[in-house]
Amino acid sequence: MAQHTVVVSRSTLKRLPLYLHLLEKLQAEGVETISCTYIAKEFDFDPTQVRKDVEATGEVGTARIGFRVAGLTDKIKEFLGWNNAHDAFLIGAGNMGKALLGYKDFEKYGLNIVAAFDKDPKKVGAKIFGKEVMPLSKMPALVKRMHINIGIVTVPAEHAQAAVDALIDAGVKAIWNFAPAPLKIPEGVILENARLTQSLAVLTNNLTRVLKP
Amino acid sequence: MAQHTVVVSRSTLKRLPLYLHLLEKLQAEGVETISCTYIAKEFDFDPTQVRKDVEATGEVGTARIGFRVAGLTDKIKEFLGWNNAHDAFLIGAGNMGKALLGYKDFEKYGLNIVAAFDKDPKKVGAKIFGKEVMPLSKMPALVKRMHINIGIVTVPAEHAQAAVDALIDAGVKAIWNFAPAPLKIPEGVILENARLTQSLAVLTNNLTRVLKP
DNA sequence: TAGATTGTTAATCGATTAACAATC
DNA sequence: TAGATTGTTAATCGATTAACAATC
Repeated sequence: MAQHTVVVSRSTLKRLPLYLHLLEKLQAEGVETISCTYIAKEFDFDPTQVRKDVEATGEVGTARIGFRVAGLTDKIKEFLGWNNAHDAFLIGAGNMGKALLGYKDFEKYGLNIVAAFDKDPKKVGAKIFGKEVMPLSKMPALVKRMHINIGIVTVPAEHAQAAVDALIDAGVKAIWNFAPAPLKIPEGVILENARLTQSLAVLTNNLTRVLKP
Repeated sequence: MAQHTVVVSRSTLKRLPLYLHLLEKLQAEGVETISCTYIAKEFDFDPTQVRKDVEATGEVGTARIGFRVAGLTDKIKEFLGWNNAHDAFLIGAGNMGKALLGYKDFEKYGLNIVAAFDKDPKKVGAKIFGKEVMPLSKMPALVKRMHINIGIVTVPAEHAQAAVDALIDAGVKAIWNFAPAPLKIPEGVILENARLTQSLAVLTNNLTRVLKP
């Protein structure tokens, strides 16, 4: 099956997991077909927008009927790269790191955190949710040996750049960053930030506007 | 000091914490003034964009010199509502909940998680990072008594809507949602989603495009 | 057939970027 | 004064939304 390689906007990519979640719920309920109109209503989106998002995945619908739930589910998963597992290493076994190591749903999204690394000798050697915490010094060789493509960064802000540099040097192709630090990465490497402070900023700004009108 | 209540785009709101972090670093280094040109270079943004973002906070600069680091820091914090603490309750003392309870930096961003709630009696009674886990049934009365405005939702997807409904019924004005579920909320309540799966979708889609060109 | 929905093209809207006068 | 930077207005770009023919 040929991989669909259309380039779409970040906005579209962020909506697709929402649709996927709805589709999985419907599939569990035995629903077989679904229209973009229905999806749009569920999320309060514009139907045309949903249609364009769906189009990007390569799935083709039927006029008057819509899309097969099973078919669309597969196409979205394939498009997001969630139909085969990606192995990942996690750097920084602090609170956020532990939470991610214990997050079982990642499996469903094709993410498999294989091991954790930390430079604190007190943390090394432990097992967190069955995953070993190893010294950072062992990371580069293991990235190469295991062909790891994804590095998850959950270290404090001041160590984030060093962690990222080490991961990229070792051969990692994509960084999922949780540290609140601006990171420099070379051309060709993917950086995706999952900083909670940005989301919090939107929340608290809106809240102050509501509370003090 | 009058609260600045300009409405700005979500994009601007998400960039402001990045600037703030840089400003705090500069302030620690003793730097007193900063130009938008400099900030833009640091993040690879357009200088005009930075100038517009900064303008939204109400801070006024000086031609040829730029902005005072201290003044701009204050104005960004004020604009984001980070200069006075917001008390929050957390529902769902699972892995993600624990991580948030242990995240010390939130204090710096004006977020104070006061207590956690869970419906699992086995989790109730424990203290996580010094914060008590209480039965969900006690939440509504405490929201009212303590005038809690923010509810953080870290329950599994299937319980998210119920948790949100209960929080809003009790009087919470803003929901910070970590559950991968589509949520319905009434007019006037703020919903901010911090779903990791959306960020992961962007990452894995980009990665598959890089790996299979 | 009638009508709901897809697929697609055009219009709108808002954010980003460019241009430039004012200022220190 | 010269020149870097602010503040602001205009142009561009891209995403969202509207319109509508094709289809089952």
